[in-house]
Amino acid sequence: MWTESIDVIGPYNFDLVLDRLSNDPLHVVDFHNRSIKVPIFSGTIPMVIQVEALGSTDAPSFRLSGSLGEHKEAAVDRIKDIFQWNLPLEHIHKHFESTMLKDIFSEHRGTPLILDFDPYGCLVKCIVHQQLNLSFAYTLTAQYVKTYGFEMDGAWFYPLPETAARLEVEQLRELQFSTRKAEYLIGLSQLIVNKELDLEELKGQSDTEIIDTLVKVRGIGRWTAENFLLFGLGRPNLFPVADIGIQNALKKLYKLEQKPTKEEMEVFSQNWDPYLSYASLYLWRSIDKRSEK
DNA sequence: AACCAGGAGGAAT
DNA sequence: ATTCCTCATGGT
Repeated sequence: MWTESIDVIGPYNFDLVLDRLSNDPLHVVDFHNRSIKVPIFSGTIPMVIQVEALGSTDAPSFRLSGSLGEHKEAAVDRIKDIFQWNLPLEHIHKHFESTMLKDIFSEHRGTPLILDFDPYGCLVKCIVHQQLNLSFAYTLTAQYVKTYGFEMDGAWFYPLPETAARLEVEQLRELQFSTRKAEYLIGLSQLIVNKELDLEELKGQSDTEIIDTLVKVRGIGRWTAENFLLFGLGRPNLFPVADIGIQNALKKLYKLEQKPTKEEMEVFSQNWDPYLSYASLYLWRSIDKRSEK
């Protein structure tokens, strides 16, 4: 068992992080201890890191603990990346002070972009989430992970591509997947197992290069590719105009009769560049029922 | 009871 | 190149 303490530049509100992450029933969140168990891979080795908040929004610090001492350094780096501890939010807040998102940003001050714990898992989750309401999507994902994934130290890992690639469509139909979702998920996993798609290799490429590559995969459209860049890789400037949640958030913010067209969305978002991912994130937060008072 | 849901692919225009 | 239709099922 090892531990490590890390100071972070504020503002950074970990309680808001836990609030958002707890929407996913797979996340093991402890509000009382202000902690979460984070399942990650160091290479192919799965491990669970406990992340506990110690400080406040303006003086944040964290304590990490894990069991496999030999992989500590890589694990700490990965956790820093997932929780974006090296990206101070202050200047991003300043950027939005003169925009329509000013109030939303001040209400959710210190909300960082948190990466999904694994890029492949991010894609899987996106495919499951396509066109489903959030609560059912989370239920469906959790069913899938708890049936074909594995548990370690109380945290859940998504099924490996090797596992998913061998599944039959019918096995996923039993979990309430549609036939197409099942085909998308199995097909994507087979591409990865056959090394026709290498998600690690994508990390060195530009947003547009990655989108062009991913959109060729059956079951991955622009929305999924953009969400992969945003939550899988933590890229800062994505604005998924096809996203119903963002459309509804804009409708509410601008008091529109109907959801905005994508042309209107492009106009709205001009001032938010080059931090469109944060605009997206805070817009999502603005309509999260669990955080609406 | 309809209509929508943090879409995508394939067919029909 | 756009527009339309279908997919499965839970939530509201």
